[in-house]
Amino acid sequence: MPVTKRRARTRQRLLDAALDVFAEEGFGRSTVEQVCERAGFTRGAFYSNFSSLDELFLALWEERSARMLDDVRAALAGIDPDDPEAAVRAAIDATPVDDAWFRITAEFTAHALRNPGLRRVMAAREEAIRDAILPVFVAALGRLGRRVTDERALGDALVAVHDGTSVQVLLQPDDVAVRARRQALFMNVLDAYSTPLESA
Amino acid sequence: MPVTKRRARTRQRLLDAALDVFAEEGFGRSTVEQVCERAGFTRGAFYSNFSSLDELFLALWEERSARMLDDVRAALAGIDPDDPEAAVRAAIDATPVDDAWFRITAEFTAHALRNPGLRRVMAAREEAIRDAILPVFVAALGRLGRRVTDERALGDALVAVHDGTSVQVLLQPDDVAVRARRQALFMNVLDAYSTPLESA
DNA sequence: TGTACATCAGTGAACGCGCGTTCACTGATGTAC
DNA sequence: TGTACATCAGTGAACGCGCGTTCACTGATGTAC
Repeated sequence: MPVTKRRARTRQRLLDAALDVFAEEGFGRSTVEQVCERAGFTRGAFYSNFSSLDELFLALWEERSARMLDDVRAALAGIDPDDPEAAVRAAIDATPVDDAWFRITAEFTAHALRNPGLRRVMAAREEAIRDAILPVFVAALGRLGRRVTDERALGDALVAVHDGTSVQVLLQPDDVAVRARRQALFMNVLDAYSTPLESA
Repeated sequence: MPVTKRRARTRQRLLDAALDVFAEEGFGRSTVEQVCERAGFTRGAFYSNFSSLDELFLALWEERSARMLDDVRAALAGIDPDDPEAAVRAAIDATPVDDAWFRITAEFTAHALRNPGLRRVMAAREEAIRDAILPVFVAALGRLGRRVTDERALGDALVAVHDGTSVQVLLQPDDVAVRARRQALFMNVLDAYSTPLESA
């Protein structure tokens, strides 16, 4: 989409700088000036590439959430199918709890809830994440001799548990018990949304 | 704490105005000027009561989250103990999913994750919420003939599920299936963290 | 209850800065021959 | 491969506004007698 190589590099540097600035200052408190300074450009360069901070924020969120989705897919693809219990554990760990990204997502969520267009974008992305995660867990449970009763419900539940427990982990980053309870909750949910297969 | 009646009223009007402005614009994008205009004061009045928007934000969050906690306590206290299943359902509904408040909390969370002092304040409040909710569920489950195995874990799980599913409900406000899955997830969690009592 | 006075609380004007936004420009990149 | 030219992309200065912050002030509130 960008016309020249140079343009693509500039755009990317602005996006990378924005991630840092937004994470540190918060999106609302960030200025065009701060992003440009961090990226090493003048403000004119910004307006040559984006029409507003809002537009950049959306571009940033789309880029990073797509990348995160790819990371999860890759991590899940590399999981050993012969050890289903370890597989489930690895799958749960595949979505890392990233401080900076969490802060940005929290603000983007608040922002999206004020704007119908953004809300649809965000809902679609959540759906994509769910669809990427689900097959892995369904397969792993299958190898454990369990069948998922309601895939949609399990998908929503896993995403909700992930989001909800992330805050707890980040609020008490040094408390290993919090992380352990998070793991246990995931396991409980997987159990609740599946039943043992009839054996022949 | 405020010296005069007048002062208390002014303070309160500023807090109420801030809730509206923050919900509409986002905390980061809000200005002292906007809050004062909404409250019907000049900016001088603001600086006579708060030293910064950050200070007001903390005061606002503490006030509203304490009030919400009281509401939940009151709602839970009014629940009919003779119908445990309905009681659980009512308890789940007692924490309403409030659009404006959710947005503000999301931003406050992001903000708190950048500031150790705020982080401790927020962690303490989360703990208070958990401690308020827990006994109700423990009692209701008891009347259903079930014993909670790990109260702390159940408390964290309920809060996480509430937080995580709130986003889903708000992103798809008209989808009744989302709400239904939320209810079901709560039920599943209550089930997973309790066991039937030995009958005599 | 009424009056006089002291203190308190909000007013509104003033100052200045930071930043958004624009635009004529120059230097970089790409293309045609 | 080299050169000439056209277009593209980022520069940097300029403008102006909105807002944070301060402060001398006045009107409101509370208190003492």
